[in-house]
Amino acid sequence: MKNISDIFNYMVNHNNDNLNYIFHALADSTRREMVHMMAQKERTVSELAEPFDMSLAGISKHIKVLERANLVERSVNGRTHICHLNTESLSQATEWLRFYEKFWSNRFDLLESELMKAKKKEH
Amino acid sequence: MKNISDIFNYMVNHNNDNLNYIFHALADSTRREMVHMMAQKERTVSELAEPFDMSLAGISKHIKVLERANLVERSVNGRTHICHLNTESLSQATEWLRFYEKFWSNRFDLLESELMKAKKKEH
DNA sequence: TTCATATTCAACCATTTGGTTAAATATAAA
DNA sequence: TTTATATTTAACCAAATGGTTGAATATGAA
Repeated sequence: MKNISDIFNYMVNHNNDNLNYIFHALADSTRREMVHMMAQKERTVSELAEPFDMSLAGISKHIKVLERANLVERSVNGRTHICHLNTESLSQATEWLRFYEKFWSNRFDLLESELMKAKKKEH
Repeated sequence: MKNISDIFNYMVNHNNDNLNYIFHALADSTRREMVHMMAQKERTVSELAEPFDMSLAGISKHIKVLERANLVERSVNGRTHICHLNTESLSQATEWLRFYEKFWSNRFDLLESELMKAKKKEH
């Protein structure tokens, strides 16, 4: 890490990896369901496992994927681990999506106003 | 497809698959960059390929992933294919994220107001 | 018709993913 | 100490992913 441009590159790449992890984590119904559960209240690993027909080892892996994406944080309390959402990562993904949504709808607005102009000229 | 509950299941699963595809499509930097390019204007396949050090066959596959997610539509014009964004799918993902963001921040509001109440009682 | 351009398809390959089972770890309860 | 509970780790496996190359397809230009 030598100069400002290295730092910039680090930031961009870091952000990119983050988005890769976040979107990847959310691309799975089981994990989205887990997010849904944690949105209501924090959950232990076994609570998270309960609705699914899956081994605890499998569940453990899913949680790890959510953690890698920074979507979930864990506090160890004795032998039980308590998982809770970290919405900062959710916002990061929303920001990305919202940006392109807006970008695109602006294009439509532009198109519409161009059509209006064209229509006016006709008369 | 026999009754209303079948239809409902179809809708939920369809929606679920959709989200799987959308989030999966966005979990890749190359594809996100392509979305970025198409947000500015529609692009041919070779235009989309230009910034990347990747075979056209590879690019073609990436576009297919975006199409499966309904993020991109293609109109064939002679021998060139023109790709443009379909923001409906982007919105679908944003909606999902926004919902859980909101859900969570509401929890914080609730917590805050409970703390307020508690504080009031102290006096 | 022949040649060039734009794109996809098919076959292949290494890596990642999403799951399993069996064993290990750490803590709590008897 | 022994036993039960909560969870992870390791090793494994089939399927999916992200890429390649080489051949096929379809259209446009000469």
